[in-house]
Amino acid sequence: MNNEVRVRFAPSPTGYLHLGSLRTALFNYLFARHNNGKFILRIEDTDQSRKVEGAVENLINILNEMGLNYDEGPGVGGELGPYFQSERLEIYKKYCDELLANGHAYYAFETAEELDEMRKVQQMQGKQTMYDRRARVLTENEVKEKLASGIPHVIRLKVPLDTEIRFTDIIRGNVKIETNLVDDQVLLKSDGFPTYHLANVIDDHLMQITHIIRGEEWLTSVPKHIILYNAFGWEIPKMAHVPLILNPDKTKLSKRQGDVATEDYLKKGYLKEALLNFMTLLGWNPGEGEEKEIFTKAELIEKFSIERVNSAGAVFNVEKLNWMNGEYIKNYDIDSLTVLIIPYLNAGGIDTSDLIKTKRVIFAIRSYISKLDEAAEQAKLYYSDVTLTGEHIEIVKSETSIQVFDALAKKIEAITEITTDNFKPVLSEVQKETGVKGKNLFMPVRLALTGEEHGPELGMIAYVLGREEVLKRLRKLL
RNA sequence: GCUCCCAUCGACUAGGGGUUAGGUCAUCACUCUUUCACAGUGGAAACACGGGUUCGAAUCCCGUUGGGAGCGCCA
Repeated sequence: MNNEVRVRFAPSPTGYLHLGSLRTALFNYLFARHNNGKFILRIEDTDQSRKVEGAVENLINILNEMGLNYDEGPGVGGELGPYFQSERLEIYKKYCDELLANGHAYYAFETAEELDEMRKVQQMQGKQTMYDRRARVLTENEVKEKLASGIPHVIRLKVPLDTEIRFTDIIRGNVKIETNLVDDQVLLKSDGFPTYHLANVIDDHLMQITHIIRGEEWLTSVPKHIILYNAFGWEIPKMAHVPLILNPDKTKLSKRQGDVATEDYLKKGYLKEALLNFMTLLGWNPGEGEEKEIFTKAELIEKFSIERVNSAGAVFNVEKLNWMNGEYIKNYDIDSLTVLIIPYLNAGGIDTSDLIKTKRVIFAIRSYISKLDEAAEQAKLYYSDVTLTGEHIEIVKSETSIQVFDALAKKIEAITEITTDNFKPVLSEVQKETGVKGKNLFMPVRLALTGEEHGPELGMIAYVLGREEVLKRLRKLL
């Protein structure tokens, strides 16, 4: 039981689930499931100024929708809660006092303006911008006085000087940094809320997290965390900093260059299975000569290992996602796919009350679309009336075309039902009878049935339209 | 600017001292379909550079260059 793997996804509720966060959550989830461990959701809502209404609910919804269900966290409970950091303020306060008492932290009283000024000077001198630790020299009495007079204050980490911090990251190997370059990070803000660094370390320890799997952007703050673990005398969890997801120009994936919210992709008609599959393969792969690209969730869980996560960032390539999504659509269970597509057809103004027809249409269009939101456009020709323009009218009105339509209509009247493969033989017979062949035969029929020069094969179109509709469209031109 | 991280086709990646450097997306050609797609076949396409170590380096080491991230009382 004590060796149980416990990982967490610890987002701050910004109102949507960023694709980068989705992948971090995904890796945590896969790692937990692979190891029969626990996947915990913790909400990092310590920034009062960035509160967003409904953000937490939205986050939980998306996580559930994506099938990344967690074992402990908001809504499902757990022994080591609460799982909202805003409800754990007392805990942070207590541990911060401990740090103060042991000399690992100290009070500081600078204003935001003073700190800005300090950084400006450092920048000009070509130094790393960081707190100059000036409040360290305050005497006990000076501190007492300032506290008594009610000057706003923060509590900062007292970084041990002139030494270095080394740690091993599962993905990156050994990393080291001199402590003189580590900032005396603010631990407790003047509003009494903890910063990420304090809350994160305390919660990970208290929630018995064994592996911290998070984005690469946290790598440089690991030394601060290690100093904290050491100050508390706690065991340091294993760490894995996963590479970033990049824009095509290799910068960190950002809103400015396209959609970054998971819900946007869902809305556009990417299947969650495809999205999961694709995101997992961004920065990870099963290796060992595996040449498959499509994996079920169960397969991913079985094969996933954090050691095989790449160390370099990965560009988010929508084209490959499109391809993969198309693969999923082509192979999806037709009934399930129908349920998923109907809303998109309705949104495109298509009446789906005839379920039999709807299913036929979906069967016909599934290999033509890579996203669900393309469905209505592809389905249109099976619903709307045919309107011909310009030279199409001439083609349809030509003498041979009329002969073809007439012969074809008669043949169809003689059969009871059009199937996916009895339409072509009928056309062949028409060809024999009328002597019209090639483009002169097929194009008029195509135009008569769809009004378009291009489209699916005629047999499929005729099957989906059905006998009555085909006859109707032919007769209209006679 | 400073610190840290990273480096195989355009993109995602496999490989990890001796390989014709493999696969997928995209791209190109051909085939199929008398349409467009789908599908199939084939092609073009990469080890950033320079030094070492070694009989041998894309692979190990160092450096250079390039890219990224971090440097908040945000997370």
